[in-house]
Amino acid sequence: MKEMYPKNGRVILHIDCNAFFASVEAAYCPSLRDKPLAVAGNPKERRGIILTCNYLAREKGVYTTMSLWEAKKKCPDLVVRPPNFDLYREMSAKIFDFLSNFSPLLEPASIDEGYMDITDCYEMGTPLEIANRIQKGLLDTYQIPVSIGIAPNKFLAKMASNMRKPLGITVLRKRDVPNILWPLPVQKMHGVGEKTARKLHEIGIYTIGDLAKAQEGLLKNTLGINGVYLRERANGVDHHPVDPNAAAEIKSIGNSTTLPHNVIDEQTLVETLEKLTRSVCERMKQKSVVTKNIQITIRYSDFHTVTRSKKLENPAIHMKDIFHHVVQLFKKHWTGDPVRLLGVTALDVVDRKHAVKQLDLFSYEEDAKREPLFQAIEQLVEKYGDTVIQRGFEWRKKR
DNA sequence: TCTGGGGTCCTAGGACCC
DNA sequence: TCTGGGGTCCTAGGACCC
Repeated sequence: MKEMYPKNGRVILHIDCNAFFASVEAAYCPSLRDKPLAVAGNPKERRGIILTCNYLAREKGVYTTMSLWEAKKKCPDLVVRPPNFDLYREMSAKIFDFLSNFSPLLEPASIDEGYMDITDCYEMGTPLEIANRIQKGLLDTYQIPVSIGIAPNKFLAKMASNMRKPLGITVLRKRDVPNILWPLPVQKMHGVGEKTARKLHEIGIYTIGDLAKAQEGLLKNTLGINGVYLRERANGVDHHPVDPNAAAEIKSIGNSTTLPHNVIDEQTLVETLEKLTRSVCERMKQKSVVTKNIQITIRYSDFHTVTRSKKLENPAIHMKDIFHHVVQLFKKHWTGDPVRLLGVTALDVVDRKHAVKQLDLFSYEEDAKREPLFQAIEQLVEKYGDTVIQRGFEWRKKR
């Protein structure tokens, strides 16, 4: 159906949960609500940094990434909870479920934030009314406070949600950009981190306004193509659509762990890799994906970190196949020096069905005829493992 | 008394092929 | 006594984000 009138722009919301992990803890344990609260790992296992903290703790000077002992010094009555990621993922799913009632154009950006395109939701009210309803609904139903940005694109919506926390709603129009964004230091911009900020400072760019007005060639020389994109955004321009499928297409699944002590014993390291691999495989099964590229991460005691990866001939999902590659990579590349952290990541993951189709064995059959074959293959793969089955098909193909 | 764990995207160099 | 150029794949690392 054709639009009745021309669209003069989009309406994008960015919804950002405030102090998410701490909010979830307090939602399940109301007595925590009026206490300074932080979520942090166990310092004895060298995981003692603040993952997040509520606003009472922030008032005392506690912030994310601060070490726990430092946080306790600033705020002696700080209540500390260990992280419970399963609980956070569960709450996150409920929140996105709730949000999907407002618009199908919903893109989760991380566990605690997402974008929503409500351009065509005018029947539900003005953008401000919709934002208010979302904010109140999430607070009443799940005790999760959120900040919301309302803007004509994703970048401005993200900048807007950041302006009032907690429980803020901020409208940022394109015409507000010179007054509101341009005076801000350039590192406040989403996409400009420490390194980029330093490079920008070197060419005399200190504010978002400086960036917006900078010469394109200069930015290209300093930051490559990314510099050009950043300048566009500094001018309030961002054409990226809200893509509901973006998060559904996972690219990698990994687990890593900092060891309680630096380890030099090979057997201990291999056992750790086995645990990590098992966890990655379980998550792959849950998501029904296979991997075509295995990566390990080794962080040495001096914090020097290396990654080593290997493309696979055949997509893999089974523990024994993947672990084999993990151990090979580790034995080939470990220097023998004490290790602080190990990681295992499945890169280039694709849907299992898709991977089976890639074998391209039945390219002359119709889809409907192929389906039972795919199912049969799935069952065989389940029983015997990917490599064996695929070798079998290659052999058959040759005949 | 140091510095977590989960991701995405981009770049650059070497191998290899034509 | 000279030694191309383009394209693709693989690998490693850097930057950024929450």
